Amino acid sequence: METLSKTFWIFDVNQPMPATLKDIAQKVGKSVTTVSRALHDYDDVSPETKALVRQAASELGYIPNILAQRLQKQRTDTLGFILPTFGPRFSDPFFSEFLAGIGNKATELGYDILVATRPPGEEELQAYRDIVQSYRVDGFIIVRTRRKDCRIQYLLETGFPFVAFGRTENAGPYPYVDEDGEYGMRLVVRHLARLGHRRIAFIGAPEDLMFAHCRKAGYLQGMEEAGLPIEASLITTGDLTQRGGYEKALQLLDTSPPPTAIAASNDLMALGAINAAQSRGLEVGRDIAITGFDNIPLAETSHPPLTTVHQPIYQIGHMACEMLVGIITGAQPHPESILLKPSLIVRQSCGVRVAA
Amino acid sequence: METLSKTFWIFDVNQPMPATLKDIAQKVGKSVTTVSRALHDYDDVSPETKALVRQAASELGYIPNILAQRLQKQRTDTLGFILPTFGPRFSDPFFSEFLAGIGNKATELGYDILVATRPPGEEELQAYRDIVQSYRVDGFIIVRTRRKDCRIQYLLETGFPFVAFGRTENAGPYPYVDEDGEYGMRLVVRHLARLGHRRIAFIGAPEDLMFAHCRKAGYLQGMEEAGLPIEASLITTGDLTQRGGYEKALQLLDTSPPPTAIAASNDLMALGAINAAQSRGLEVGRDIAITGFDNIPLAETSHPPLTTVHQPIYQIGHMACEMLVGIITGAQPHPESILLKPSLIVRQSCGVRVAA
DNA sequence: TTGAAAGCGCTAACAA
DNA sequence: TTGTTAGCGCTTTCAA
Repeated sequence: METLSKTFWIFDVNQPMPATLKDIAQKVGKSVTTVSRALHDYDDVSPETKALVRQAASELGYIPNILAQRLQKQRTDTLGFILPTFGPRFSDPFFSEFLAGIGNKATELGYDILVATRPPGEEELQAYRDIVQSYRVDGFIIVRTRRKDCRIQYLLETGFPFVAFGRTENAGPYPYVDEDGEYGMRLVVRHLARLGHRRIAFIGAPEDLMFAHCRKAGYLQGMEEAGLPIEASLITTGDLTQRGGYEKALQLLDTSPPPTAIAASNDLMALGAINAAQSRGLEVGRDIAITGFDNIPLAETSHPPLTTVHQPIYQIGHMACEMLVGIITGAQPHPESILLKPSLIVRQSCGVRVAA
Repeated sequence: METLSKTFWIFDVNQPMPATLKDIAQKVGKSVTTVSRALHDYDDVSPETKALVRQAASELGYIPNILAQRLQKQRTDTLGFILPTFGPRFSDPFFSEFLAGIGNKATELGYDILVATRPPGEEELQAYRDIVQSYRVDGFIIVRTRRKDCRIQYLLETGFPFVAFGRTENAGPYPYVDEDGEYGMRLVVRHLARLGHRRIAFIGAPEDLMFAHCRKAGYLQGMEEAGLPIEASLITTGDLTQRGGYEKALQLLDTSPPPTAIAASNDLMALGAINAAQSRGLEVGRDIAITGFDNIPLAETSHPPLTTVHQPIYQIGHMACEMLVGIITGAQPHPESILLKPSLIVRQSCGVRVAA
């Protein structure tokens, strides 16, 4: 611990008030109203007055007081984003990119992003309620939708604007952006089947998560399409972390006969599975095929590089943000929901054709 | 693309106004002032009135209008956090955890977090200026400090409250939380040297980043302490990504004789270096030692698990947030800056004693 | 083309 | 113990 003298830095918590409309009005000898309209470039202000006002405004370094504007307009120009987290030691490569996506678009459109983190559940829902009721944001972006999603239900009931990244099962239609995970996983299985794999294992995720459910459905469908039998012992559920993937993969490798391929529900688990296989002395891509889902940056540089399904997180954030702002402003009150078709990224971890 | 009928969901963008103080006042036949004071539990309101008011408030489902409170108080109850990002495809495992740290503490203290992302540079600084001048936050949390940090300089000049995660070189004292990276990297080098390594390579990071500078200084010091020669060919600079670590490690492995150990400036690069070594057929922990820095969750489950230096990101976020709120509220206008002593986490990637 | 006045919802100094 | 008045800074009728 280092100690600094207590008198070095001084924060003027009560800083000198900046110029207000009133100040400008005084300076140019006009009314506050006129100044306001001049600054907003209303038609009914004479060019001379406008010039005068603008001049004075810039001289005084005028910046509108957002707080006052917001009160007047009863808008916050802020979008809410509550991150579902599980415990403090959480780290999700997905979120930073998504946040950048919504954040950059929001900035472009003149919105701020209010971020909070909550463990899924009652506490989380309460946060939504609090924020809605105290008028702190104009709308929400929802992520990690659940099959029964109380957040969506609540917002729908309340009539509060939101856009979700992901679909759900228990609610009426609502605006969302999503990627077709079922389709994506079918692509994976089809690819593996074509390479000659017959014992394709699956590491899923908790199925209350909508995307996990979809991906699993895709696995089952893919197996059926390929005419492969579905074996309960080859289907497991992980917790989306690398560690979880590692553990589940070890389990799978212990079945006999072991699978020749493992399709994981996300990249992190796939990375864990790769480690597990390697720790058993297997060469991934030759002795066993392993695939992921998401195409996180790590997937590209893993050893071997991971075959996976691409999910354009950043762009999805962009779209969701744009849709939400459209709803809020009324410019696009009923945007069409978007379902993206994913594409397979083939790298080395799935190997090539397997000996028959 | 999926199309939904345009008439399903209805967002009441203009929702019915909720109860205000005025409504309560009317209902109980008191003045707005009295109601306000009753709700704030002032001493000078009779118990009967208080009870009456509270009753009415809950019946009406009263929720104070934050916007009005903020205007009146000229406080936003919001903390700003601008994440320096480099390009859209960015993913920082550090960031989500840090955000959870500040976010949870902020919630506890009744603050919101305003998040934005900007590429370091002029645009970023402008974002700070805008936010400060339009009174959108009460203070900032700064991360990824630079040796010459214009953000800190600006905020210091302006007298605007902030707390930084990290030190800097070009400014007077200011409140920060930091980890002693120099010390941490010395621990790493010392450990490697004790294991018998003499050719210890270093993958640094751009040295305008303060933490990168410190860690490199630690490397140099550590080498000196161990009586090892410093060779320019063994010192490289990566970009903090896994890919960067991968590429730099390949370079290092091409020197002759190659290093027997690689100390990376962060875990992501170390992970990349591990992959690089593996792609050359080396067994990490036996044929070569590789170490990281940060102890991100991935470090624990990599293959082999990564020897690294622990950095308690979540707690640092907590502390920074707490300090900042102390400054803003004036409860703790001059908190002591905190410099944490890191500890080495020895796992398998550094191996054990090397043959002499 | 301009200004006076009202109001967004809340808090606080002052008076009664 | 309570109410009156003023004001935070801005936008927006409405009238001149």
